[in-house]
Amino acid sequence: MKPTASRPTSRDVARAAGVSQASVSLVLGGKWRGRVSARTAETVREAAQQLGYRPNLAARSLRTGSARTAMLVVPALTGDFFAQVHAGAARVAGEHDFGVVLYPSPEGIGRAPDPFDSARAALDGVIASSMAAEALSSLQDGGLPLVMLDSEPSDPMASAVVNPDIADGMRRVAAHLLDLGHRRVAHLAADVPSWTFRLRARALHEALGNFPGAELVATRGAALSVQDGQRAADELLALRPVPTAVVCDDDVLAAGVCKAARRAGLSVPGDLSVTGFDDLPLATALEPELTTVRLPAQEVGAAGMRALLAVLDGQRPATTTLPVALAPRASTGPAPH
Amino acid sequence: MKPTASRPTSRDVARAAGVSQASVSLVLGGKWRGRVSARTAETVREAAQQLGYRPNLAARSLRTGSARTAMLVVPALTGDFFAQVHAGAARVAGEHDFGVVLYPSPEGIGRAPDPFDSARAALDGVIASSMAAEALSSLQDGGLPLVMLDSEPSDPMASAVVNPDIADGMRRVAAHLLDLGHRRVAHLAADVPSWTFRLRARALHEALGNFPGAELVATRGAALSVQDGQRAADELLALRPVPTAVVCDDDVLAAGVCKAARRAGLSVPGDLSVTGFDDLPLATALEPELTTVRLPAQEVGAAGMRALLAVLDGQRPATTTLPVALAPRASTGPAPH
DNA sequence: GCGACGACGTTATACGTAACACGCGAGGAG
DNA sequence: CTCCTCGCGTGTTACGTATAACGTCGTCGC
Repeated sequence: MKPTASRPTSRDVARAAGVSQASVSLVLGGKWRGRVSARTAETVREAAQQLGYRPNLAARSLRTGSARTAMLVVPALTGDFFAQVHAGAARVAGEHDFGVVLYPSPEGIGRAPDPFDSARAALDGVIASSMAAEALSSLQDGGLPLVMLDSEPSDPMASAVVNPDIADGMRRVAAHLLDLGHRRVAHLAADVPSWTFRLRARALHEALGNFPGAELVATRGAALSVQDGQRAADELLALRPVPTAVVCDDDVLAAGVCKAARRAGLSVPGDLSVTGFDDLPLATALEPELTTVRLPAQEVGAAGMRALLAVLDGQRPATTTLPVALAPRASTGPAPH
Repeated sequence: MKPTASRPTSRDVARAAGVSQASVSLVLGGKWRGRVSARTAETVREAAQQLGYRPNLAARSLRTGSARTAMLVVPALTGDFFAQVHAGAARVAGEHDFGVVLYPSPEGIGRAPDPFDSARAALDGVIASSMAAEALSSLQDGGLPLVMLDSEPSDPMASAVVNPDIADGMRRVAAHLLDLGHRRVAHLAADVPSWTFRLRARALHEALGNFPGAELVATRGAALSVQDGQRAADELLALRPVPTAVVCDDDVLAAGVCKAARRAGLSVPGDLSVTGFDDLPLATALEPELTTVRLPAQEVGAAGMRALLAVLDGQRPATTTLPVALAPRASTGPAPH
């Protein structure tokens, strides 16, 4: 048999139900109030069910100009965070008869011919997380609504912005460490040109600067890998006097710091407190478990999808900020001395 | 202005180039040899470039019945593995003017109305990794080609199968431990009803059974999380005499074993050797770094996409098996005594 | 010098759906 | 009795593309 078994069309359903194709479209589209009798509508639905009819999305999309599909652009598939974001977006989308396709941004894939090209025409909008602006430039002329996640609120490209309250998260980290008596703190920053990391750095600087006696003794940048984090941490731990705490932009970097500390003969949290960010599964796999900041990943995705639906509806949604929480665990303790 | 800035159609290009729409379609479709002069073809291409023309995929798909898009169904977005699989698939797809959309399987998302429904009509085929068969059942009547990854080779649903050589990986793990003198080995299995995990168990049993003096002293199952792995490991480490090595179906489970060992006062690898599987980023974040099996994730995705293209081309590709490698690290050492 | 053929284009059509613009009774108002 | 309205459906069209079927020249073989 042929691989493509031809599927029933709305015309087939119409024939089976003894009505016209137009009526089938009205009934199945849910807009039959006052146009088709309840009895007929029921007959149509039964016939459709019987035949296992599914509308041809290409045809619908061609006719309406809308694909009822959003694209979620993420910087990488790795880690649990964007899985959660996608889950949230997919949930809200499902509630509105919308689909979501996932697109890892180009740098994640090897060489990919402009990934938007292949899908742009079939899309209603894009939800993109903080990432290199270059990957988004090809969207500008597409005229597609764009919702940005975890990004500069006043971004001119974005139709809407949804942010977890990054600054507040970093302030909580700082307060937690200050409470424990830490005064000499180092910062291990993610060496990624993204708004969210710039904000993390600024919030930490401010929080420590506003506290009399506290000092940010050093900052190092590192790529988002355990190995790079470890290398940068080696430098931080070589400082004299050694900092009593290292604040990291990400859990992965914190894992690197823990390794470096152990190699340097420092115990965590006895000699050195370490904090992460994002609360990846990694955070509880390490020993000691990482003190970190939990972002509402599901809610970010869901709010992003809601914002996109609002934009498509002609509204102009305000920037949304979602609360975050500190997850205090075993990698932080009282400052030595 | 309206959110939907209307895009140029092939008719617009035709008008701009002073030819008919049909010629535009021929030229841009690359089938103009002997039908259109080189001069005219060039004119058309220039006009298209000028207007920034992109074909409407919905219309093309409606006309041809093919969407040039494959769907990759993965059990979860978490972890680095499926990111690699996707990257490989996307690379091969790009080389053939094909697109790939990613679909996390339903259990990953909350409650999602059959995810295939929303996309089925716009797809040419599906690539699915080992997962609950239930999620795939709705594909059966769709008549779509289905390529399975890391799954039962004789699966009747599958048009083709691509597997990393799981059994060989597990045999290498066993050989590595036997080389180090281990004889009393425990197995921490993933409590997931998937072919790949059944195969891992069987390969381990056989490898140990074939070696005189070696013994598989216990098996426990656990869900794929650090916490569950740790709980199951507690039971394994309570055995007397205690095993000298624990083989895990996954790196995440191995992380749980490491935590349990430390709490039980056992040093890794001094008192206990631990092995993982899959070589997730987690494996090198832990201390000691995990001995594990590296799967050719990129190649699995690429081979899957090639198989799908072959099926669409009318061929019947054979089952593909890809080689794996042992990554010996610090979590394994000579057996005590 | 005539038929045929090849190179170059065009006209016309179909894909499956959504929705506009009608038709057609029946019943109520004037 | 006539006209309007309203409930219930149907005929028809358009979306943008790919391609089969069909001209229309100029050229070449005989």
